[in-house]
Amino acid sequence: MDKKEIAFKILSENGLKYTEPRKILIEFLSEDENKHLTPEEIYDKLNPDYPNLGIATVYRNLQNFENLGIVQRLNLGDGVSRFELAELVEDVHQHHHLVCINCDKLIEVKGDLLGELEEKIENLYDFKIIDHDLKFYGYCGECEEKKDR
Amino acid sequence: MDKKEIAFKILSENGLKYTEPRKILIEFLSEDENKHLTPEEIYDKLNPDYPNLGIATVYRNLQNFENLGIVQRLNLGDGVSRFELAELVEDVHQHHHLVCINCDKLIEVKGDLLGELEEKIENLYDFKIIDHDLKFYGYCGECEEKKDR
DNA sequence: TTCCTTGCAAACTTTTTGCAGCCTT
DNA sequence: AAGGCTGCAAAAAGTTTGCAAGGAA
Repeated sequence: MDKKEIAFKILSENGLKYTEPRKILIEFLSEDENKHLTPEEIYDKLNPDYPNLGIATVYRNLQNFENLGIVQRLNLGDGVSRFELAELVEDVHQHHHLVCINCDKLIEVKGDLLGELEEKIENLYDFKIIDHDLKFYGYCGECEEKKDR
Repeated sequence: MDKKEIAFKILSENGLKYTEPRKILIEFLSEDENKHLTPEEIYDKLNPDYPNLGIATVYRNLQNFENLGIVQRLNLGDGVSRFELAELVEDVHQHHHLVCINCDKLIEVKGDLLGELEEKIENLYDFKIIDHDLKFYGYCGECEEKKDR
């Protein structure tokens, strides 16, 4: 069972209907991993093939998907939400992002790097950690090179 | 020299004029640490005392201050920017935030917890890290307690 | 048949911008 | 005096909502 199928299963388990727009969106997101597109970008890319898909439907379903944990919303601080299909398999491995402050490239860091840190913080601050959000800002290899010249 | 004075020094060093709105804003932010207010909240709080301060001026100057490193913009994922006076002293110590997903309380974690992790990532991903953004989401002590009952 | 879902358009919210006049330098 | 800065209002950008028609269960 791949991600797409898991996603549809989650939808039906939660009483959400299997509609054309949802099919299109999940299909698109699963083909399009690591792109971290905004709702508008998703809408624009789908529009040629599905001209009567409305942008409100894109927003509404991304919101639905987020509520169900099917997608993850990224906030890179540029005033827009970006979405990616969430890890839906058993061994959920967290990942983090490197954002290039010169060319805006987005690089993924695989692996949960914060396990022991979270334990420390939970004890120190009396806080039960459920999730985290970690982003590094800096220069990617290419941009760093250009800077030196 | 306290934060406020350092902030004004940075302004003048960068050719920004010493105007009434900037004075009001920096004064307010330095009195109001750890509040993490939105531009609108800042505007509303200042409005009774300074009724002709415009909200555009608040936005413009928060942006200016951010560019100069005087304030830090927080993005908690609720669709608004929040601001706090940055650490302006020599030994800049990073801090991170714990966000309670039940009551929205914001707790600060002092200390830069990511030093060695950053080194690893820089080598592994050929990426020069300049800054990072780390937030933990979970339940604060109070809300965790309430959940059990 | 029921009622969830959609597309469209309008509304809302947050942030940015244009402009004429004012104020710091 | 010069040019940056302000307040106001309008515009822009991103997102949400109301509603009637359509489609899945």
